[in-house]
Amino acid sequence: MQQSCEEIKHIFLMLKNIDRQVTQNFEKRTGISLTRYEMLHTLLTKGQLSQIELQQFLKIDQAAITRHLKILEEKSFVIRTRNKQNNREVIVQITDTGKSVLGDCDLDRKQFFDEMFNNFTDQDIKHLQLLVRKLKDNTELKFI
Amino acid sequence: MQQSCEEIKHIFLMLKNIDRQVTQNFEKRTGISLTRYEMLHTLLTKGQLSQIELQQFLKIDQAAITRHLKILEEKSFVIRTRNKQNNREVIVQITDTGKSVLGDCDLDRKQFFDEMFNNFTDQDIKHLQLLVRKLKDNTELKFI
DNA sequence: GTAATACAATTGACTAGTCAACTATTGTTT
DNA sequence: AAACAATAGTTGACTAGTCAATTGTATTAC
Repeated sequence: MQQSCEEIKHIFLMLKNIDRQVTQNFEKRTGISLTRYEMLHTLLTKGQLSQIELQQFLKIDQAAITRHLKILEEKSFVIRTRNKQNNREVIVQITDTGKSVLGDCDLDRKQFFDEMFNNFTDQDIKHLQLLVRKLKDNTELKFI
Repeated sequence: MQQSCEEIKHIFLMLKNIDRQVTQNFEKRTGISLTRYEMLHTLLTKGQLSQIELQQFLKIDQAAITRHLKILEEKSFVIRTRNKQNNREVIVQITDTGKSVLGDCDLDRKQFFDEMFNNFTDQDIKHLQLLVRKLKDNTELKFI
């Protein structure tokens, strides 16, 4: 590892821009924010969850979770109820409306990501996945 | 390109988290935000620039540029003066204080990025750089 | 069984970005 | 020369995240 520090910084600056672009355009295309999409998707595949559990999957701040859920609840995409066994917890469930919204944006979502990676080979994607995962593991270990 | 869309989405979600972590911890470590560091660094290497030119290098919104410069100016890291040849433009210059701040955080910056990539081979980094650049080019072409 | 502690969620104040509306200056048309 | 358009910067209102303080509930210790 003797790569120049400048180049590494440059990689991060590019990542920053990519993240912004993707986040912004995912919502424009599908009509739902990437984070809220992921919340619904998580609730669909994992079933009902407490907010803490959602937070652990999404890895964003609790406060952000609360606020996103408020929006999703207003649109009737999720239902929130206190856990009778433990009144501290809020149990979050996706509604049928929520499920159909997920289904609706499915095509757009696929197209979006396909276009984004249309000039990538399967090898490229595998590689990228591997490297990004490694980087993610580093950040998680470093910053605790 | 027949990778599952889920995996691609997952790559982006990881990128999101990495970006947040890096941004946050860069500032904790060096005492200056990554974006403002990059502004100073750009001014150091390219010389004095108008805000539009800075915006083109940094690729963030004009409004964000204005606000970051306000902070850097308050700390006397930059000086801003109207261009006499074209009074619409503001010419931004790094000060000696600014330069010394850049120098001061250099070691921290190097350590930070080195730690982040300590288990990456030179090959890995080259690869990552290549793939990220490709992705960046895609976003820039797609979203205009 | 009460006091202290821990936990889940919420709220407020903050940062960094976006877009859109505005101001001031410059350049162009006629 | 006056009107209009384009450009550079600023400001306000918004989004999505952060952290810290608060509230309410459950658990533990004595």
